[in-house]
Amino acid sequence: MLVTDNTTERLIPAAIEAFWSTVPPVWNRVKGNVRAIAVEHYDISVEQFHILRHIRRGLTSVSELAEVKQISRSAVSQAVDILVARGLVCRLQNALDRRNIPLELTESGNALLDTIWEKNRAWMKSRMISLTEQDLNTLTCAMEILSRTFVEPVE
Amino acid sequence: MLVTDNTTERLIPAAIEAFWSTVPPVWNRVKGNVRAIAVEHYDISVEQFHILRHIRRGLTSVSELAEVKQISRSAVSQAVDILVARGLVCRLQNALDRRNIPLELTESGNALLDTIWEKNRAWMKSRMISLTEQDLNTLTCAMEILSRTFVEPVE
DNA sequence: TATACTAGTTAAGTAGCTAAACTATTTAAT
DNA sequence: ATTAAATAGTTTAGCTACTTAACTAGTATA
Repeated sequence: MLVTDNTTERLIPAAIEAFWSTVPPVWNRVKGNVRAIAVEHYDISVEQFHILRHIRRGLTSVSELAEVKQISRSAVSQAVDILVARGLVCRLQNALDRRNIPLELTESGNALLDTIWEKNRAWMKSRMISLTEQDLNTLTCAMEILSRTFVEPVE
Repeated sequence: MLVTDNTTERLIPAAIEAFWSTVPPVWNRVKGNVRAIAVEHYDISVEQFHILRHIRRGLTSVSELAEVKQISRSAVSQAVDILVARGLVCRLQNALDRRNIPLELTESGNALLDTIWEKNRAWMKSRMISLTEQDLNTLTCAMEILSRTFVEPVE
């Protein structure tokens, strides 16, 4: 016997349906805004922006970046090459495990990321300004549920 | 004076933060599952899967597909070429506006989409099975808020 | 009835992805 | 200790999907 009931059985398909009709277009819109800012004004791609973002968040190895982006290590390695060449990221050394090459944002990388962040947040905020307090709480709460359900490893 | 208050001012940045730390990795995971199913078993890319999905949802023109995916019309046109060549989609005619070329899934396109859908839903369901009734309602509700906020045009 | 606009395609070039083979280092097994 | 296996990252070659620009064809407008 499954650890569930008929109500849950009914609600899961509805939630999956809602997920699929919402997440891809919403994500495409937000990504479109970042692209407009990053590509047009700062000559950096959305993918490069994501790498910068994750490095600042503490994902400082090629493997971690590949894992979270669900792409190959070689793809990340190549993307990092470009960012290093542009002086936005630098490769460090890890004395405890010399196979590992920690990544770090340069001052200019940090500044660029700040600027893009700020503009994107202003855009998102302008769209969210009319949401109610309850809407915002629902959103924040739903994000926690999604992370817990799909990102964290199955125990 | 803005139509907002201090509480909302505080909640919006929190919701944006939650969005950015959640949506990209969650979407990469779900996309990774589709890729595993579609590419490995059916020799079709995630992008092609999306086009099939949208055509079935009723977005039957190149322009509509380009709009929702936020890519160029020529990119969609080329993707459709491949799907037509594989016998998954066919190009029709619109007598009322002969510039428009409505797209339609073939029987085989429908069947392929059904199969991928079913497998992805089973995977999503397996991850969502332990969510509470309230969690599921929060998710469904949040999806509606996101669509309303980011996809629908600003009035 | 010319003009401007819209829908879609084609072509050439680019970015970013993969798989496979590689170097270098660390961990585990015997 | 020594060998084998695993891990971290890179390089290379090739492919897919994207872009812009130029194009055809059809519709709306002045």
